[in-house]
Amino acid sequence: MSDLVDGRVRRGAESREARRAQILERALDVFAERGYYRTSVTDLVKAAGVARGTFYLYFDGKEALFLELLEQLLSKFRGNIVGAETGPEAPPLAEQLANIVASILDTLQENRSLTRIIFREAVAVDEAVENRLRDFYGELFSYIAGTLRLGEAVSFTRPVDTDVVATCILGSLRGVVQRYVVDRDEPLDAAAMAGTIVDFNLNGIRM
Amino acid sequence: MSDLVDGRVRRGAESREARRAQILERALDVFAERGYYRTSVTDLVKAAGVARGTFYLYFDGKEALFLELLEQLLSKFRGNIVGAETGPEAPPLAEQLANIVASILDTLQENRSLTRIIFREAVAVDEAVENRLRDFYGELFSYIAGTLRLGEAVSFTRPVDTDVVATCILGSLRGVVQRYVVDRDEPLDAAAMAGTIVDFNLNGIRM
Amino acid sequence: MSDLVDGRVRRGAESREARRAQILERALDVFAERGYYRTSVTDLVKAAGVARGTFYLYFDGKEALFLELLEQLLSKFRGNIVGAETGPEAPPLAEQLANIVASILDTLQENRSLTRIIFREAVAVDEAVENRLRDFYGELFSYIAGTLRLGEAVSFTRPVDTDVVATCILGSLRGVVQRYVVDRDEPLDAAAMAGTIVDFNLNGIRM
Amino acid sequence: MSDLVDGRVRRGAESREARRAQILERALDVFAERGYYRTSVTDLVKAAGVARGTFYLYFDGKEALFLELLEQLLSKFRGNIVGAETGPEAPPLAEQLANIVASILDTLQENRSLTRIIFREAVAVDEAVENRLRDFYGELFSYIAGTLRLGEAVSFTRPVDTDVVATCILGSLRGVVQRYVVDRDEPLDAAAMAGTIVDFNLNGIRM
DNA sequence: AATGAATGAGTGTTCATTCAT
DNA sequence: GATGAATGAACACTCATTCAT
Repeated sequence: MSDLVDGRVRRGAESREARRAQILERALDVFAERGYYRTSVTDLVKAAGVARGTFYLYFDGKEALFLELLEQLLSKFRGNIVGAETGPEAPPLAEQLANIVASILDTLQENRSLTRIIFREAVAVDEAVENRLRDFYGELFSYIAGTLRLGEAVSFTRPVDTDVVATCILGSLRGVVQRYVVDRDEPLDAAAMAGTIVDFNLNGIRM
Repeated sequence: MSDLVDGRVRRGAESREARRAQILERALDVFAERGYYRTSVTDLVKAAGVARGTFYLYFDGKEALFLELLEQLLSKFRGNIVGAETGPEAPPLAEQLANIVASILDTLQENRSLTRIIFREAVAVDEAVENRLRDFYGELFSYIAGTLRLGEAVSFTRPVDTDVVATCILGSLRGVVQRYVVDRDEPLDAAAMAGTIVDFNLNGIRM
Repeated sequence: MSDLVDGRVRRGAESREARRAQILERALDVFAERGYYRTSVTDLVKAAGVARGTFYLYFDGKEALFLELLEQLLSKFRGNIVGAETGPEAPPLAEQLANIVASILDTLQENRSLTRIIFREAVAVDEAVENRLRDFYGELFSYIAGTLRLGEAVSFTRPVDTDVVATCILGSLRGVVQRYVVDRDEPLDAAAMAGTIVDFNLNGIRM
Repeated sequence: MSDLVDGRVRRGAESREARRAQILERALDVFAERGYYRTSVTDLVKAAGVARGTFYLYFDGKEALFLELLEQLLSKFRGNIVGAETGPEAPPLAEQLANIVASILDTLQENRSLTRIIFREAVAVDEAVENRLRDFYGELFSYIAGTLRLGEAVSFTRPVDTDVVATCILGSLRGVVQRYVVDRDEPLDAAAMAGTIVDFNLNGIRM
């Protein structure tokens, strides 16, 4: 606290964007550790090492900052979701799918705090957050359901109740993230795990 | 003052447990509708029709009541989880599994408020709640993983990474509950849906 | 409150009103001394000797309490405004008017704090307060203007620009209140002053 | 960044006084529109087009600036207050008075913003402002009372309670300004209104 | 001289909990 | 046991002022 006066000098050199990023980054850890509701603006400004007023210079408030954190992870997520190639010389579909899933898992474990926040806290925050997440999972669901219908059309998958099965697939992914990214701290072998997940989803467990 | 005595007599006739149950039941709906953090003790006592002080006569506080509600659903859950029969004259395993899943889905949709609370709010409440839920899902996970190992032993299922696959199966169940019980209000055809879920988990989607 | 049968509730309601009145009364002095904007809720609760929360048990907030204080004085004011009698055996009009004015001056000096608040602070508080006061002065203006027209009809007063003259009369009253009630602390001889005021308004200063 | 240098050079050419005047002038409109307490320093610097720090280079703060604005109007006021001539060839006194009043009304409607500030906000600002205004009205009062005594000496006016009557006259003027300058936006016919006011104050309303 | 990011004491308000009745 | 008025620490947020650049 005694270096608060020094702070101005040191901080003067940083850009506005850097400061925003700094507050966001510290907030990320606090939210991940304490949860949205138990995190006060006081916690946030203490963690960021800025005055209360400074916080409001950069964000409209606690909720606005949280929403920004949410959007940040969602867009990182989205970057990983790419369609599989279907050309004649494309790699085997199972391999492609495993790569996509592995890449998603890697993104998430690289952003463990954000992932934790979204899996653990986001649902309960408020309607805005809840709607934003519901929309996101809706997109994901549509992507999976569409892929299922495509697979059926090209006779790669068998006919299934698309809605329920897409829900199961999405759920199995969420389950893996919950267990290996959110609930644990150890790094995961994304490639191996992705292989198992895709294999399970394609072939089930029947001998 | 004489009215007071009457009041006391009337209430004295009610059992302490009945009063507790009444407060719990009303709290259930309020939590399901407004969420844990947005529900105030005022909401709770209004819904229960008791005075603020009375509330604290029966519960240590908002969180303690919530924990009790949580335990209540978890034990209802547990009642549905029964092992499959493996005797020579037992019905086909797929059919048995479908029945178990259908029964779980039915219990959950009969307790939609409780289910919503647990799926939407519980994670964010506090560490006690979080640990309690983690333990519960841990039990569920162990049950599924154990069943998988058993299936493999009797050559019903093929050898898989038990941990990851159990996580996927649990995830697919949670996904279905989230989509069809928590996020929607319509009643679901538990039997049909259970069939699809079991079929998916056993056979995957590959043609 | 249908549970008035409960003695405690009834008594509680009585003390409730007393408590409200206590907070209002203390607030009156604080507002009169410090002004609306320089008075904080902290000042108010300290003066009333209650906890911050208690304040909000009785009032929606600082502004709501202020509006109530305002209404209180306005209705005391209104009680003093009575029409003059015009019957054949009625006392001389000048005497009647002097009595009305004297009575208004007495009411105001008996409620000096309230009067000070309204004359010194109310205009600047906010739009709600400003509108409320404007309406009140509007009523007063209409009363005076109507009386002027009546006086003209019965040939008691000479024809004048009713609007401007009513404005002057109202202004001369406000001026007197400002000088002798708001700006000073000494008690005033309401009867003598009222006589002078009415004489001035009726006859002007011309020899 | 190079524009900054230009800006500084350009501004360097402006005189310190011009800059002060510019800030004052813009502040005038903002205060008139939003009121003293609801006007923030942010509003002031935005309206003036200067940086926050610059504002404090020219004024000790919000209140100091407001006091200066107040002085500005008061001295404009004072310019209009001239004694009536009493020489043998002087125009009729009523005519002279009407001219003075008309001139005051014109000054005020030409400075509506300032007038509004003083009538609507100034009283509530703080003790310094309140005292300043009280002094001003005191001067005005003394001028009127002195004139009354003079009129009495030359047998133009009849003997009255100088204090109370001067208060009434001042009040009737304030009332007119409040109604026709502060509360309304339309231009007023100062000459006609001044005639009515003077006529009322000289002759009252009695037939 | 001019800037504007930073400050933190201050605001009005909420709410889980207590306790005298 | 039952009550609900009272509590006060905590909350999110504001804004006049400062000061390193």
